[in-house]
This record gives sequence, structure tokens and C-alpha cells, in this order.
Amino acid sequence: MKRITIKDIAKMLNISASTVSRALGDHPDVSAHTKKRVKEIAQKFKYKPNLQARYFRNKHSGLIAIILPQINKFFSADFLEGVNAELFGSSYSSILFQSGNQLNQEKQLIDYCQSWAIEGLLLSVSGQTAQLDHLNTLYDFDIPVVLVDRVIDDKRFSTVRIDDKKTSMIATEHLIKKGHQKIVGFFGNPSLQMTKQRHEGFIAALDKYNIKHNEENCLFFTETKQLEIIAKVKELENYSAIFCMSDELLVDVHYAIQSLSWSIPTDKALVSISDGNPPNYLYPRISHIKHSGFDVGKTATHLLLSKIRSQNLKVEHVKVQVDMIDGAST
Amino acid sequence: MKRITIKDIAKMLNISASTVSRALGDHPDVSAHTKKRVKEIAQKFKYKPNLQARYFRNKHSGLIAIILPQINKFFSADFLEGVNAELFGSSYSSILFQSGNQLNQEKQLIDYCQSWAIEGLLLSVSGQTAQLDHLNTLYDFDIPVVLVDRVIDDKRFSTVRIDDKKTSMIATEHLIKKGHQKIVGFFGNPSLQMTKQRHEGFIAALDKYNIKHNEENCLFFTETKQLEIIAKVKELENYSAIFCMSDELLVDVHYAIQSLSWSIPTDKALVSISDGNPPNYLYPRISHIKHSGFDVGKTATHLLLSKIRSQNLKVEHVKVQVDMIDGAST
DNA sequence: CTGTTAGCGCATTCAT
DNA sequence: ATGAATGCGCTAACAG
Repeated sequence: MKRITIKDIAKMLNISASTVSRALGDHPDVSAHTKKRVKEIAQKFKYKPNLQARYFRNKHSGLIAIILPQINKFFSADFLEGVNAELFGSSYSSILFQSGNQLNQEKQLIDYCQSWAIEGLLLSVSGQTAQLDHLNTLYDFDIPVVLVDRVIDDKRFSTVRIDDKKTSMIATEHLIKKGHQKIVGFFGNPSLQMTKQRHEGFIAALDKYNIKHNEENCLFFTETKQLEIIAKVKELENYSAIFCMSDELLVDVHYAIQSLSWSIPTDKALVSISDGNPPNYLYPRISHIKHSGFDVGKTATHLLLSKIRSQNLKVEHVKVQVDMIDGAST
Repeated sequence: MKRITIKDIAKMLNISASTVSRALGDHPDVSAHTKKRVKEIAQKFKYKPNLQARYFRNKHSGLIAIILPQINKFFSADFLEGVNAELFGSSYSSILFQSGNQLNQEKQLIDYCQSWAIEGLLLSVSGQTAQLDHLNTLYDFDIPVVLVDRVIDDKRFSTVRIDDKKTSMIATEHLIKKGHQKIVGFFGNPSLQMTKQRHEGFIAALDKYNIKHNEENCLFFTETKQLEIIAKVKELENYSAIFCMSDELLVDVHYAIQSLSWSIPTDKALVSISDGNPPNYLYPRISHIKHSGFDVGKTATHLLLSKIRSQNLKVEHVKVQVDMIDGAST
């Protein structure tokens, strides 16, 4: 069966295509009678407007693109839910891509997106991305970009994320206030700005309480390899508490602790920055700062849509609210 | 700055738009000289083809839609990775929607997708979906649909999933072979066909070994509420082993067991059908049947693309390979 | 209230 | 080897 178009309806009723278009759009100029006839036919033959054609005609694509390094289990799922929640009913749809955490793929995808005539982009940069020259064209063509979560400083683009430094500072202070002095921090890819800032916050908290530290207090993992992490955890007998900057690290550290038959929080206290999922099914519940992917997604999308709609070109840096959630791990 | 079109390039070079179009497409008829000039200008002014226009002209949208009940942490992320992996370089892009596990939203989205002139659909149905009348139009218009994971029997549509019954049978047998006779099964929404089949497999395994059972052996949870699950687990002193049909259930059951200070596998053995993630960071490692979302996504997308490209209208029911992975929980 | 015309960007005839 | 003309489906300006 063939898809029916406005023209087809027009022919059937011996009226013009524009009248059909207007009738379907409930334009006030069209008589109730005509509207009724048009809508009946439309219904009967399952007419669906062709959005590609409509948007094309109106010179806007109705598409925004999302580029993530990867669709990982923890943050991304919530993030996408947030984006979708905000997009629902907005007349915009999202096309989703993953850069595989590689800069050259990220570049390719950004090019590709532009061919799709996207009207906006939500970007979480790859671990290899150090600056944003590959967004020049988007900027030149006034296509709004909102950087999320993993961001890079660039005065041209708005960002939505948590206050990484403050967040990890709070988490670390939480441990200190519980009486811990020997604290070790687990961090991800050190080339990411997010990692740098979470690291800074960790150090700042230690400094604030005059707790001595050196390089050994901070462990970095470019890729989270469970075995490597377990090996490291084994060597932490002198520490009484562990800070994890992400869920990826948390789950492996937690596993390591359990496999060593250490108990939480007696032998090792544990705190994490997390999307809030693993802390609720790891035992005991993990004290964490909730970094809600949903909120980041929703907020970023809201901002992006407002930019698209109002040509709001003011650069904003939104810090999403975080909450400290007390578990039994500290 | 304004985006440049073929026409603009044509004007700049005082040649016709069709020549530019051909030059950009490396059509053999165009002289090397012209090609060079055209490409230089294109590069200089950052020309990007407008895919919407191109696809529109060629009467195909280049879009496939993905509709999931929700983008949950466990299965969906891997699934989307699989889809994207297969789509990469395919000249197709995906638009992603979530039905919120509600039939009316699912219907709305399917309508909406058709307005996008999608060329194919990957659908995992909502928990409320009992039959597939709302796919009639897609079927009538020859738009291929592949049902994934959560499927519904319908002779019109291909499916990609695991062999649910066999899978849970194997998992249950695994427990039985380890000497367990008192086994309880945790199941999700009982209205889903997936749940029914996993339940059947569970029962079949018990029957095969002449293990008596009744309704109390099988617990169903329409929504996975941790508290409810913990309460149930508490009552399982007479059982020596637990089967979980999904990761969602596994993590909560595991938490419950730990909170009761029962040890795994001594007090309770534990086996699950899983995407393979939680089993690796819960302690001890959980024996599970790996239900790879990635494989399902990749396979389903591959099938969908083949249907789109070759008008392959044969209905196929693909069962994705699963592996039993021995952990320390059994 | 309705019809005619035109054009969004592109690729494909059919010319030359 | 290049150009002119056409139309994909839709809507908006203009005309009546």
C-alpha cells in the first residue's frame, strides 16, 4: 500500500492541496464542512503528514543530536531519560550517536549531524577531546550547542553539569567529619576536565583539614579495569576510607573490598559520586552524592530548546543541584 | 553566517546547480577541473549536503526508530550500543523514543514515527501491550518492524530475542545439578510474554527433575520495589537457591540476602539471567546466563537493515546465542 | 472561504 | 561535459 499525501486527498475531493493543508491544520479560514470531509478521508486512508517535507519547507529540521562518548550503564541511561522527558511533546526529536570516546569519530559525527540539519546539539566530549575547534561550523551557523557532564571550557558554549570540584569536596569532607584521616581517592581518566576538578575538590578538602597527602592518595584509571582496581585496593591497608569519583569505580572498588572480606564501613568507609543506582543495591547502601543523569539531561535539553527557540545566544553555565545521601557505608 | 547550498556554489562559479551536484557526487561525466573548483568552494564555505532534502527528493528518510519501554540501566544501554554499532556507517540514523511502558504512549510514538517517514522500526513493547494492531499501518505501508527482547507473537513481524524458555531452564537446571531442590524463582511483570516463557522454563526444569512445586515457588513483581523484594526474601528460609529472571530483580535480591547476613552460595545459591554487568561487580560473582543487549541490538538492526534494503519480507525469528557463565554464587 | 503559484535543496531526466 | 527543467510533500503569500 502506498502512503497518501495531501495531493491525493485533494484529488479525491476535487479541491486544492492548500485547502487540504489548511483543513488539516485547522486553519480558521476553512469551512467546517470541508474540514470534516478532509479529515474523514485522511483518517480513512491513514494520512500522516510528512515531517521531513514540512520541516524542509519551513527550513527547520526538528532534530537535535546527542553525542555521547558511550552509552554506559550508569550515567547515560538516566541522562537519555531526562532528555526524552523534556523532548516529549516539544515537536523536536533526538538522534543519538556515540563517539566511542574517540575524537576522530566525534568529529565525523558532528559533520554528519550538520548534514542532518540539526537545530541543536547536546555533547559530552570524548576523553581525547582537548579543545572544541570541531564545533566551529556549528558556532558559525548559529546552531546552539550545550556541553553536558564532561565539558571543556570554551567561552562560546553553554554547559550543564554538576559542580565537580565542590561535589567531591563535600564527599571528601563527609569522610573527614566521620573521623577519617587516611583517605584515598579513585579517579577516572585524568585528561578529562571532570576528573581534574573532582581531583581538585578531593585535595582541597584534605588541605582544608590539614591532612597530609601525596600522589599515593590519588589513583587514576584511564579505563576501569576491575583486576587493576582490585590489586590497588589490596594495597590500601593503611587507609580507612575511600572516595570514588564515579559509579564505574565504585562498583569495582566495592567488589574488591568484599572479596578481601573487609567490612564496610568498619574496615573501609566508602563514599562516591553516583547516579544513585549502585549505591542502592550494593550492600551496605553507599553514602554518595547523587549526580542525577536525569536532571542533567532534562536541564540541558531545556536550555538547548530555549536557545533554539529564542535565539538565546547568551552563554550559560548551569550547575545542576546535587544531594548528599547518607548510606551505611560511612 | 548562513549555510551554503548547491545553488550558492553554482552561482559563485557561474555553472549550473546540476553540475555542482554531480561534481560533489563524483559523477564521471564531470571534468576533473570543474570537480576541483567545486570542491574547493564547498570546502571553503563549509558546504554540507542537506540530508533531509536529499532523502526527501529520493523518497527515503534514512531514519529508523527505536521505541523502548524505558531506557533502563541494565539492558537498554548495551542494546543501544549494539544498534549504534551496526548503524555506524550504514547511512541510516536512529531516532530514539521511550514509551514509558505505556500502551497509549507507544501508539502515539508509532504514529509520530510514521510522520518522520521512518524506514524501519525496532520495537520493544510496553508491559501493557497485548497485541499489535497499532502496527497495522506500518505493515500496510511495508515498513519493516523488528520486535526485540520483549516481543509479542504476531505472524507479520520478525523478532530477535533470546530463547527465554530454554534460557531459564538451563539456569534452573544449573541450580538443580548443584544439588538444589528447594528453589524459588523471581519474575517480573507477569503479563509480558518474556516473563511467561521464563516462568515456563523454570517450571519445566523443576518438572524434568521431578521437583515438586506450587505457586509459592514463583514470585512475580510488576514493578521491582526493593522493599517488597527484601520482605519476600526474608521468608525464604526453607529455600536453598534463588533464580532471578533479570538484573533488576537480581540486584535487589542480592541486596536482600546481604542485608540478612546470609552468605552466598552457602545459605542461598543465586543464579540470574543478566546482561552480564551486575554479576561482575556483585560479590561473589553471580552465575548467570548472559543475555547480551549488545548482541540483540546488533542482530536486530542487521536484520532490520536487510529488510529495508532488500524488501526482504520473510518473517524471521532469531534467537540470540546465550552463554552460561559460572560465578561463585552457585 | 478557496485556488494558484512558488519554492525550500537536491538529484535526475532530457536536452545540447 | 554541462545546463534547463522537473518534482519529491508541504505551506505560505497572494489573489480572488
